[in-house]
Amino acid sequence: MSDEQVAAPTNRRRISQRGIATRDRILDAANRLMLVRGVNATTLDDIREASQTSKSQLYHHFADKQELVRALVSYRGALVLQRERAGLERLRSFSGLVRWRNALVQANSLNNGKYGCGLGSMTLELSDQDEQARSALSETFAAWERLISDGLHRMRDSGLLRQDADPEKLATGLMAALQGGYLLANAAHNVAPMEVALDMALEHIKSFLVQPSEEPTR
Amino acid sequence: MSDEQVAAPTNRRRISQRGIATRDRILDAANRLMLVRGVNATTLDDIREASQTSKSQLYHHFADKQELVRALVSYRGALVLQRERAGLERLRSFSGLVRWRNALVQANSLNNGKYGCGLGSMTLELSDQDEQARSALSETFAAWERLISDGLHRMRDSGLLRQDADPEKLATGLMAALQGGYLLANAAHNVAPMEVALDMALEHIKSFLVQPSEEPTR
DNA sequence: CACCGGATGGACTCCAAGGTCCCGTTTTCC
DNA sequence: GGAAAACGGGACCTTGGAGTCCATCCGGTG
Repeated sequence: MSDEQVAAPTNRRRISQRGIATRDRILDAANRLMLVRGVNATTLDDIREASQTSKSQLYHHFADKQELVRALVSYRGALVLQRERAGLERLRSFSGLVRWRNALVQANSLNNGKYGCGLGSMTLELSDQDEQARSALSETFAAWERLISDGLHRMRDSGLLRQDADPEKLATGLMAALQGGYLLANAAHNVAPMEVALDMALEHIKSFLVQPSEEPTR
Repeated sequence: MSDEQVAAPTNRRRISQRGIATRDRILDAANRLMLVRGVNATTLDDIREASQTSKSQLYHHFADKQELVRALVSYRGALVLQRERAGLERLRSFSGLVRWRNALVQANSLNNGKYGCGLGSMTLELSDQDEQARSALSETFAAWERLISDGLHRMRDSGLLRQDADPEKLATGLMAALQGGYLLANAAHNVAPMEVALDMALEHIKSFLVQPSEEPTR
């Protein structure tokens, strides 16, 4: 969860550069394939072929498929948080949120809403099947929401947001709108619902902005 | 999609009462099992056992697993729409929306947010794997949103909602909040995020209510 | 009441996919 | 530079689960 490296190897024995590269190729292939086909519908042979490795490599680096999936959960979590950190850690204004929204929408519109969020798509498939994966995903969502709520806290501290705004709840609402938007966009193969959902959440946050016309006494 | 009966049999030959009962038992078992384990992780043997039928029954009523899944999509769609129609077709006030929200939250809190929405959980698993299932799910979501937007239209026509409220967009936003809320609640095994998400959407709708203090000239 | 087609049970086949193993190659460390 | 261990290829094993088949049962109809 909290590793700096994107792909954290199970460090129980020495590992060479080549080994790390192979492990990353496997994870990368699993990442791509499982995003479009789903976890259960992707076979190890698919991954072996796409990653240009062999069966023994898979089992050299991962005990079994479940462990590979768990590693993928960390891998994706790290990727998403890294990307989101870049977009959110300097968030200080409402227009920053709008830019963030636009980037997500644009990325998802490239494939007409298909595939959805890498984390959300795993969640429904894994959460009732692998408790460990579920809790890791849950923590990743929490960390993601924290990136948002931290930004909102900064906005509140600087007087942009009213004092009665609750950054945590706003962040949860925004995340739910994002994930629900991904899901509806995926079902419709069209980004429009995702835009509507995000705009609703942003509008809601906007309603907590201190109006320039208000508080003129300060 | 638009059948009145919950379980619409493939009417290519005559079918007895007993046959219908068996088909329903199969669909009902598939419904329950696939909700908790997911579609791909549920085997036909699981369904056979849970429905107290035999292999020949499954293949007597459904050509293969894919067709069973597609039938399940219709089955669930009909169930959800039937349930939602009961709760939404007389929607005329904001407090009606709150009651609707409370019913959903309470139902989901019974299992601590697990399993999520029957439609949403299938969507991410099937939409990139079975185009026919995807479009059926998409239509079901659209019909569900229409139940909401129809209610909002009634509220707008009766002067409760401002004229600049867009019932379709509000309904989409509410649905996204609901689905995203289900997803986060499922990940967290806790209904709280779902409540926050729904409250955000309701708050947003509330902001379009005609204020009693406003429009006093009418 | 005899017949026929749908309904049913359950053994069986077959294959895809997870997992094992062996042996050769490369890297690392002393 | 040599031993030990990581890395790698791919044939092979095993099993779970989808799908088939056939004998039997039942129930409606002439």
